[in-house]
Amino acid sequence: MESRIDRIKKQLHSQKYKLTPQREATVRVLLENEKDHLSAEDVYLLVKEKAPEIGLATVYRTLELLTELKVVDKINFGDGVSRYDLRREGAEHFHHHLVCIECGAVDEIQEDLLGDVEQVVERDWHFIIKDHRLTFHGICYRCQNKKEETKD
Amino acid sequence: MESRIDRIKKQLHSQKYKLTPQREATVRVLLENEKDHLSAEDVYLLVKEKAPEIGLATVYRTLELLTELKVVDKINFGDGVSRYDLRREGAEHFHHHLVCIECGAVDEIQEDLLGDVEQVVERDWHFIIKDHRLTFHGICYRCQNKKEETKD
DNA sequence: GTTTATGCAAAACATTTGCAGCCTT
DNA sequence: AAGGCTGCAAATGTTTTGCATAAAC
Repeated sequence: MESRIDRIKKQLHSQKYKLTPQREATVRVLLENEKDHLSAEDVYLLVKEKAPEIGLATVYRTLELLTELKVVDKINFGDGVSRYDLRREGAEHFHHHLVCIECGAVDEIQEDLLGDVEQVVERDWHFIIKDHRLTFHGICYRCQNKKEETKD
Repeated sequence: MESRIDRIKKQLHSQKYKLTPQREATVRVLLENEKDHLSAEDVYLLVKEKAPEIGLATVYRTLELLTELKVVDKINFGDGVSRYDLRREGAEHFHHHLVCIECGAVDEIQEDLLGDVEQVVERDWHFIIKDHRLTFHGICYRCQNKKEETKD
């Protein structure tokens, strides 16, 4: 049975890139932390646990490569760092994010909420959409509950 | 009659901030380039034409202040710089952007496209939305026409 | 006069690049 | 031997900070 790593390996090979041990370690970290939104530094520190000799520049180069191959998406929530988010396999569109302004948590919405909106934009603005970024900033349900508790 | 600057001045005063000449020059540059998406450096160079003695740090501090007051929105299109975009007065929500991947042009959509989507998110994800960021990446109508011309 | 804001230079970060050495073929 | 890939260190580019001075209240 073919694993996710195998498929990424094939994707690399099809573009004449190799899945080196460093690249594999980096991809594994991303797979193991699929729910998180790691910065390059975060990835570096986690990869170092498996492959202590790796350099930060290699992690940057790998993340750039994976972005190019659309294995990951590079996102930016407005703090000074880029974050790297694994794309769902076969996902037509990049998923959306809910960023909590109280606690900083980032949740994901996998559903495609923009189907109708994109039709309107393509028709009314004559813009051919290739990708999108949608992030909501607000208060997550956990922080709403925290407030309920302290209210009385 | 009250001008836009006057209203921003009042907003500053209400939070115990002053509208210094440097801040005023910065705000004027933003007003005069409302359609653009200027980086801090861009703003700095334009402000220098009016107030040559201003320092880059002051521009950064002013832009930070205006972001805090929600006079401008700090946005990031994925190149390494933050851009500052004047909020429409009285606009309930931040407007949306169309970024062309061919020529880099950034167009704005003032219409609120997300009304329905936000209702769904608030209901189904129990998330209280305070703000949003929506950017489409694709090909603008100008670049589509350029291609038409070269086609034959 | 005390606070607030400024300009400058230095510092802090995130990211990129140059390059010599290392694998893999 | 040639190519791609790596690690390190240096360079780059953006944004922030410290501090002494200047302006505003």
